[in-house]
Amino acid sequence: MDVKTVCLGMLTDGEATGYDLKKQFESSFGHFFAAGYGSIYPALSALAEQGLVSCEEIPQEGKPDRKVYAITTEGRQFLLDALQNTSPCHKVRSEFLAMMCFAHLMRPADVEAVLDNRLADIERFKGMFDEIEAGSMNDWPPGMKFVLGFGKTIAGTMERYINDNRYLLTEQSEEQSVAS
Amino acid sequence: MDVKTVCLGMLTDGEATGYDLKKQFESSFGHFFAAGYGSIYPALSALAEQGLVSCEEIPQEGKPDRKVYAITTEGRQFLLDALQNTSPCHKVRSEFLAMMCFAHLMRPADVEAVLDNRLADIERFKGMFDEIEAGSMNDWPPGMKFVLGFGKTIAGTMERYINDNRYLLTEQSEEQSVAS
DNA sequence: CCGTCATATATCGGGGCGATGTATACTATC
DNA sequence: GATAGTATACATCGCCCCGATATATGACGG
Repeated sequence: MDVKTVCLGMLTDGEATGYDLKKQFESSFGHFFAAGYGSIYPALSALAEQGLVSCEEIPQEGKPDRKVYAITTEGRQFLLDALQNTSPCHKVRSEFLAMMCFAHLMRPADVEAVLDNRLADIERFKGMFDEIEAGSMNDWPPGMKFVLGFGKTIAGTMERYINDNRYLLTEQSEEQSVAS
Repeated sequence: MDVKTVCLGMLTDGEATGYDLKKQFESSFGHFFAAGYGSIYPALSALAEQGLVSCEEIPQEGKPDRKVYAITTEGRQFLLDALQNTSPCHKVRSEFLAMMCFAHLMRPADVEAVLDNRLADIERFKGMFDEIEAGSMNDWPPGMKFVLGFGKTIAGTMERYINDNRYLLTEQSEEQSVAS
């Protein structure tokens, strides 16, 4: 389940350009599987080289050729094989949590700012989820609904946890400074 | 807040070898910020080159020298500066969720297996959290308690969400196969 | 006696991320 | 009407990181 495989999966919904896929990563996959041009374009090139996708180059005036990719029969088989790995990982890389481990070394005002920024980020995600739900969700595969609900639930929990427990990082800092 | 900075932060608790830091990554930081030898050793070398840590080489018979690292005054200042970035990121990279987006292309039995494996992983994390809590938590900085609580809360929410919503991926698949 | 774990180091290749660059055309804003 | 921004569309480069692997030895258990 690397970027290549996810691109392949996205192409089961129909042909697309690298630019199209980037938009899909941003709008619906971004919150749990990000990918930029630096990952997508090389991935599509490699998939084409392996014969897992076909590439139709449509010339454009003044602009670079539009490269429309479509999944091939071999690509479909490759994807089905990849989907048989029953131990996909789920990793978190949080500079936020790492930083909070060292909150006692930070200025209280900075700790507050970090927490507020995180809450703002979560709010942005919730807005994104609502936008997705406002669209046509009926023709979605069931997995998409599961994943969207997952994101919404975790976002809500994170928000609540931060609000309910930020006193651990802030009030306690003040107590320490009072005690010293 | 890259691996280098986190190592620097860990060294504020006292001197340590790369091996020691790896153990700390595994036991307490692993669930939100993983790092292997391939990240830690180069990070420590770079920190030493920059003068942010000192390195005492203790010869050992038959074994490679034990390199004990300690944070320097410049290192402490560098860390404090790094901790003033009030927009640390929090990223998820989930092959699990990516895979579930394509659940409709998977064999129902494989979907079940993936969900069960994820639940088992979460259970392992919860065991880890309990082990940490069983240790001496009193001398911990408040941030550690916040981060541990965060991990426990999210793990619980994930577990509940998967159990409550797996029917979206499984029953519905059966309905589809009945309908076809 | 053998396997495996713990201690302790280090490197290598592949992968991915963010930033940047190149072009053009349309659309706001002032 | 000029200027700035946004959208389309491609591509690459360097840095960082992750997993796997290699090396060496002593201890402990089956």
